[in-house]
Amino acid sequence: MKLATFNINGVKARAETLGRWLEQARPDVAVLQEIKSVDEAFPRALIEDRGYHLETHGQKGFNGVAILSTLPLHNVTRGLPGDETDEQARWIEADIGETGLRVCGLYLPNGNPAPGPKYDYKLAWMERLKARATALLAEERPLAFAGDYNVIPQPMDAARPEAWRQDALFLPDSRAAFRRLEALGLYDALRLRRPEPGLYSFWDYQANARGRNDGIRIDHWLLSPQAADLLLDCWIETEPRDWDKPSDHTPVWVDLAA
DNA sequence: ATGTCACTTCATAAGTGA
Repeated sequence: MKLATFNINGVKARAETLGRWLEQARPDVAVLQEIKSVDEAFPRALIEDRGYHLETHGQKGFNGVAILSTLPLHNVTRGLPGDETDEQARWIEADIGETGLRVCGLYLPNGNPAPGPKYDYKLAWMERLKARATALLAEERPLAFAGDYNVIPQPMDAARPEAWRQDALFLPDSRAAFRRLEALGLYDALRLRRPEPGLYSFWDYQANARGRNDGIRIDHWLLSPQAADLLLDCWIETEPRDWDKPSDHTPVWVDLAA
């Protein structure tokens, strides 16, 4: 079963790209971030006409996540627990058919500028993510936490790490919080299969970053031990970043024996 | 420092967020 995470940077602006990608790549499951749409305005037919079940969690203008699957989606949860006052749409969970796998789709706060209230929100959100992961891990089942983490885990995950030293995506506190997720027993799926440097999932629209391969790896799959045992492969699909009207991110895939 | 893109608004240019 092949699953992808894709920050599409606007589901309405990306309709043609997304339709093409679904037809060519045919993921069994995909989590989307930055849909930038309320649920009522989501182009559902774009997904459903291609044979997918769809659950969305959007808001007006920015943020917003979704999950689509060829198998039915059960027990859907919207919003990251831990703060009832948080109105930002960044989290959705669902069980995938009868596979036993639960997928959590996330769009972690960017956090810039740092320091400041946006960075405080990022770190608090990561603490809530850790709490949610801890609760789910107690179930000792296959879990996949996938999405745009807005964290560069290691210097090798950036073409120019020195350019990110002061950025919320690479500050020590951000990386430490990511490391604490791994310390719970979660596995960075890409690094289980691809140890080499130079693997990126995001290239800025500006300054020809894609052409210069000035990228960073910020879209990740974190797997519970039970899911890591099912991992066949993990890779980054770079081609969609070079299509017309691309997102600034590109899909990251896992293949699970589920 | 700049660049680029999507989306929003007491809209048609300027802001926010990334």
